[in-house]
Amino acid sequence: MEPLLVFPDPPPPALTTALTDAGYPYRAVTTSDEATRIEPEDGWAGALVCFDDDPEGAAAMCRHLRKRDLPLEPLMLLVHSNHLASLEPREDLFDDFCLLPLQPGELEARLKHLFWRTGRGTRPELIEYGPLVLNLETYQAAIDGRPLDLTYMEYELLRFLATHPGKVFTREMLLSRVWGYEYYGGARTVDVHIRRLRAKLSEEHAALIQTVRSVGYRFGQSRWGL
Amino acid sequence: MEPLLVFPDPPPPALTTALTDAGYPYRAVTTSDEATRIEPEDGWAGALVCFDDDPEGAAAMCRHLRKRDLPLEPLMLLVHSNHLASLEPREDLFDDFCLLPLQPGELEARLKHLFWRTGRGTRPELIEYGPLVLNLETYQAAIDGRPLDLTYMEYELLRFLATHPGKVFTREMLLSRVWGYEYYGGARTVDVHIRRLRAKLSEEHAALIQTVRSVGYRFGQSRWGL
DNA sequence: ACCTTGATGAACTACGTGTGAACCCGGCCG
DNA sequence: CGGCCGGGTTCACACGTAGTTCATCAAGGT
Repeated sequence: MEPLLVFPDPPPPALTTALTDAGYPYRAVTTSDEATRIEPEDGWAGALVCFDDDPEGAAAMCRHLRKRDLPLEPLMLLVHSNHLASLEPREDLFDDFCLLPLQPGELEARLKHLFWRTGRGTRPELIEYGPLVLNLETYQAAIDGRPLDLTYMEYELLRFLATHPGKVFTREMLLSRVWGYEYYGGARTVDVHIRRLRAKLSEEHAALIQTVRSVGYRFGQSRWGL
Repeated sequence: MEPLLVFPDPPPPALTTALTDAGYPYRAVTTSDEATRIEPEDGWAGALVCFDDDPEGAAAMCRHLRKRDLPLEPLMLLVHSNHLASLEPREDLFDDFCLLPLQPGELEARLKHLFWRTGRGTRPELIEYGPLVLNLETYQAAIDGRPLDLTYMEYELLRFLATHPGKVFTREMLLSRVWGYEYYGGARTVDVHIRRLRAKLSEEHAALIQTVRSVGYRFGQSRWGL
């Protein structure tokens, strides 16, 4: 079995013993660069990220792992219960989490379930919203069946918006979550990409992306129920 | 939001408090027949099944819920760590599990993530006051179900007032708390915004915002108690 | 009846967004 | 090595909308 990626290095002792007990091989890393450098031939089997010691670093690591050509899955977060609240706006960064301190057997059971889930392709490889379809595996988009020729950033932006239909995002949120890093300066960059997206969605569907003045942008209609 | 299906009935006290704290409605059932019988119009939002007291019954319930024309999702298992091993051959019966005893916040976080994963968005954060509904995520407002087209400041002002129903605010308070900075000059600005708000709330609801002469404005009915 | 306070309508101003074009950078190919 | 090209970022400007101010009128209170 390919090893699991573990952050940080060194990992908490409880984690290493849990992993060896369960029989999972792993490699710990300090930075995302290192993760890329020592990546095994056949890729990682998954990742375990400790959120507590260094939330910033952990979040950055998750973003990095998710943003590659082939997003790393599954990604498990380890977190103390008092940090749970800070996960909410980051649902897309992980597949499951496990509370610290570790309970006997829990991590193993979660990993087993996680591998079972991802192995059977339970995760949706398509995002659909009305006439719009995004194929996450092939990085293609289509509207009304007609394929859209999107650039990388356009695709990423559209994907992010389409996975949170109805919700409003400020330019800063979009920059940090789609572009993936903290930003100075060009908030207008978002505008330009939005414009080009609207242009590529045909005239009739340009309204899929609405601007909320003085706030940001919203994809699709709002949800009043559910 | 549709209620969650909970098994068994009565559920453990810790579970009921966790659900009510998190604000999720639920209905507890004893048998799968009962689950079918009292199923809401729009189906269940998901299911929570306690595995411990009656493993056989719990497993049977899960199988039943998964076997319908429209398999119930998401399905969360509640289980003590000493029963973890018995889950292994039943991976397909649940989407996530949560260890007993419950840790503060964990169940809520898991449900949130689960709903996010399975595509039903997390329930939107709403402010409701009588016929008025403000959706904080989408920056939209509605009255009597009819959407209101508010500008940014109008929305902010209404939101501030609606979060403190019954309380009177002077123009200066509103300026400093809604506009957000100390102000010279135009206290009448508030008047204008109030006027436009009243205009956009229909004639019948204009009285939601009352003027308190020589003091300021109040949203909703005054409170004599509390 | 007088004075104070709020409502109204309209003009003025400023800010936010859309848009076109320039710029920058890395990869590709002659 | 150098020019080209595609994609991303930045800039400047125009336009429309939203926010503010002002003058006037109506209403309330004493």
